[in-house]
Amino acid sequence: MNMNQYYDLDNGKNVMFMNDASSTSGYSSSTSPNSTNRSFSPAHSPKTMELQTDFANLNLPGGNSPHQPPMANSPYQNQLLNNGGICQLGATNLINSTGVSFGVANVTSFGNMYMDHQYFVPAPATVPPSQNFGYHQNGLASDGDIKHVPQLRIVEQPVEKFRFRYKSEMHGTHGSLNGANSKRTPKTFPEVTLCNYDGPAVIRCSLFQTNLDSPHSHQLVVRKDDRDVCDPHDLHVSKERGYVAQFINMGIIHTAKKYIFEELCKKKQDRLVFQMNRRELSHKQLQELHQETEREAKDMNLNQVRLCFEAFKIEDNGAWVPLAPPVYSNAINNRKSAQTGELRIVRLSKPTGGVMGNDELILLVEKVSKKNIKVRFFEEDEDGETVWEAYAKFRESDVHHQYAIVCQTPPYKDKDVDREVNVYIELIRPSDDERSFPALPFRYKPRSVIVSRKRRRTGSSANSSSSGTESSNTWMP
Amino acid sequence: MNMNQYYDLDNGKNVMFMNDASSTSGYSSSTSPNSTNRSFSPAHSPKTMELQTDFANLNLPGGNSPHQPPMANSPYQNQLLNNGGICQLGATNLINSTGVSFGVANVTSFGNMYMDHQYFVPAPATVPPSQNFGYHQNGLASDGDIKHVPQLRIVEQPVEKFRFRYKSEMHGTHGSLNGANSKRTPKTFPEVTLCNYDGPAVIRCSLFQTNLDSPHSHQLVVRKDDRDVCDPHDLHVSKERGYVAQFINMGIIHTAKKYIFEELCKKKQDRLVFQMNRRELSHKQLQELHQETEREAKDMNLNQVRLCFEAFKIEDNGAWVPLAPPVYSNAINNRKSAQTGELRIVRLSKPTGGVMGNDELILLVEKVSKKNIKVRFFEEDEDGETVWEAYAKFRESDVHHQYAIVCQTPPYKDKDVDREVNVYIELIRPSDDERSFPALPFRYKPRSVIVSRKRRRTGSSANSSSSGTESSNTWMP
DNA sequence: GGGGAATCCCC
DNA sequence: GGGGATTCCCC
Repeated sequence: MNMNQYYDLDNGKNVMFMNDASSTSGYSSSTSPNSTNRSFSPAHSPKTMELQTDFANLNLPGGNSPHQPPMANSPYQNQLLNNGGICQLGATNLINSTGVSFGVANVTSFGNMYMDHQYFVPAPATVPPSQNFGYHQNGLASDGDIKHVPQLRIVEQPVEKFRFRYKSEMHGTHGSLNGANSKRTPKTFPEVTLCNYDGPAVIRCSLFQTNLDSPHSHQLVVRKDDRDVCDPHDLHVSKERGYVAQFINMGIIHTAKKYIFEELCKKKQDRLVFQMNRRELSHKQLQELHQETEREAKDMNLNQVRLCFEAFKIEDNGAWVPLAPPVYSNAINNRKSAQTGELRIVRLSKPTGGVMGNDELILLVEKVSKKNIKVRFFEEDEDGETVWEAYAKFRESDVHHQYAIVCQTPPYKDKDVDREVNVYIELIRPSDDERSFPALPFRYKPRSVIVSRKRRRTGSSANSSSSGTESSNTWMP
Repeated sequence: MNMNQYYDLDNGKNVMFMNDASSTSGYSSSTSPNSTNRSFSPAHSPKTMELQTDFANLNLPGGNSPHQPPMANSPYQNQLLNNGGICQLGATNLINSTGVSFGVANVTSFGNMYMDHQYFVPAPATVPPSQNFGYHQNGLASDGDIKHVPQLRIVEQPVEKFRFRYKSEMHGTHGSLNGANSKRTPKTFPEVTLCNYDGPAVIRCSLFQTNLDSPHSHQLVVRKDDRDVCDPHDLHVSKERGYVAQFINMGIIHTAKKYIFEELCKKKQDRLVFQMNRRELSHKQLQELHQETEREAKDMNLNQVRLCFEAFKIEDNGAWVPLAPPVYSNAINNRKSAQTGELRIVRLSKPTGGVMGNDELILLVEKVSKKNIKVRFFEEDEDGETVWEAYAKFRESDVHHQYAIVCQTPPYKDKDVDREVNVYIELIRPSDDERSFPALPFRYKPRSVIVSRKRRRTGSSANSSSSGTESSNTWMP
């Protein structure tokens, strides 16, 4: 029996509570003694045991948390409701909403407009309620009949790439999940707005798989009071507070393989219990859940997640009722993985090669997978149109420990050019068609026989001092 | 209470025994219920628990093993005595010993002689006892007085580099610890001979630290009957069997960091108990042992070990009495570590550079540590004498993820040479002065101004078609 | 924020 | 036998 506390952001003070439940998984925050999660608990290494204590301390017993549905086994009873607190900007009034419809083409550009102009307005202003939140549905032609249906819109997507951290890495600070348009200043964060609704509501953010409408085993955490609180994260919105929910200071914890099934099962079960608003699942339901979890866990993409946003109203009896269909963010890719990380050419062994190609070229690159990488040469005209492309030649064994590629340059399309040709080199990862950026410049040099012929004809010297190199001499057709 | 069995190589059959002791560490083979080791046991992850079961099954209860001293807590009561078994060549009769002293200068050459001529002799021959084992002491001048003292000699050193494997890697087969002179055929193995003794004896091999005469926390294992048996390993030798002990099929298990202290403590304690031939250690002794272990564990080199060979005779009362001072093998280095692994240049971005130096050169290399690596250029004369050396210039940040080095070539000593100069490039690891092998050839090219001067003077064309390159032209002093 | 060491997995 | 993925640690 331990005394624990949590910081109640609604009331702005610490709340003490008793806790005698043992945590079962590294991330579990369920404390119900009859939790069905218990049966999945694996043994833990000493280090893991230590760490999970951190999470266990976050547990809140049912009944202590305000505004929660009365479910003893609710997965969310232990979760902090954040509204206007220090760590998370719970509800920023949408000053930008002047009552006129923006009629913007898509969420992203709306997000940009919003941020560009109004993002740092400090305090909630008092906007006439009647003017607020008359949003159109994305300017689609068919939106007439759903014009006044409550709807969630993403106004700021999360960044596309982010390093997922293991639990063991969650000591220090490592930077949080910013918005796609975040800069040093202003920083942005994933952000949604609830449209066409004017009562109090809760906006929830949780981590989902990208291939299924199902939770992801990884954890979306928020650092709060020296603790990492797991998803889902709820923010209160209302007429007074505004209907924008900005999710600040989140991180993504990479669930270790041995816990994937367990964590996924727990999350799926929690959602099911919540949706059905009942205490326990039937044996049959549990069995199906297990089977489904097994299938999903087997080929879940561990290096890609997305955010799921949901909106609920809380009935007088405490029940949470969905207000709008969930919306999903763009994919967030694990920056650390060779399968999803940033592609980058750090250096070329030389900036030029002959038009005949087959020059050996070494590229120093950031981590790549030898089975999933190509080296593309391409030429653009003045308008940026691609007028030529070709791929360098190399085998898997020419990829040196993921960090260097030894390749042969492809021949240029025209072996008889009489001047240097400026082209570019980029990496391509076929699996997701990712490119390195920026493309690096490379110059094709004409054959020396062509250069001297031109010289004889025109009487001019080559316009490049370095034309007609040794190697060019050897590329006689 | 489980039934277990081990294969008794002395009797050539499986022996059943009861086992109700739980194993404490990943490698522990001690089963005594009052073992003091118990207090160090850490919790284990599920995976670890599984694996240690493998080891636990090897436990032999005291009293079941023949030829062992009567110590309930003996660390070696659970160890297989190997003589003439399938996996380990327990005792090869030393046919080569004709009774005359070889008087060889060192153990290694003796080892070579032995192997070259006699290694594959199939069956033990019956050599007149009186003629056997009259070895000299390494041919030292001062060896007269110890000529007939029993002595261990290493006749085949272990290989210098070997990949240490984690316990989790011990499924498949990964090649065993061969002798320094091992080839595809003939393979050799670490091997010692006991000289100046003609009774039955046991030769023991165990893993030691290189900086101290103390055991290493890593495990020297022998695969036997689908199990990895930990060190020490004992082989029986005698007049009939010969006095050569060849340790076949050994591997080195890299103890995970969290078990270093525990494993080291156990090994040290086992040795102490064995040496003192008593059941338990006093409280004071245990305390000292702990402190000493703590000190040793703190800065033990985890990437370097050596073999310790010892010889014992077994008294009629079962006591083991040392016959000769222990001898230690050369260091065995972990091939997988950047600190001790093989240095190798896989490729150069170009084979030539100008005499003025400062040409950018990329080396693709096997794993190096950026804080512990140098690139040495050197020139040898016809006799192989080094006539010039210099180091390439680069910063730590020029080492690309341990696998490539971007450096500037050093200037050649003579900026006015009028012909190409052939030199070599090698990597050097300062910490252990290790070199890459073989050194790669590199050619310095004369400045073009020198070449044309020579041409004018001598009327001859440069003897290299590629002298006077573009870049050479730019190295004007 | 990132590089690399330690550990584990698999071709 | 070896490369690389996974997990962890630390500058």
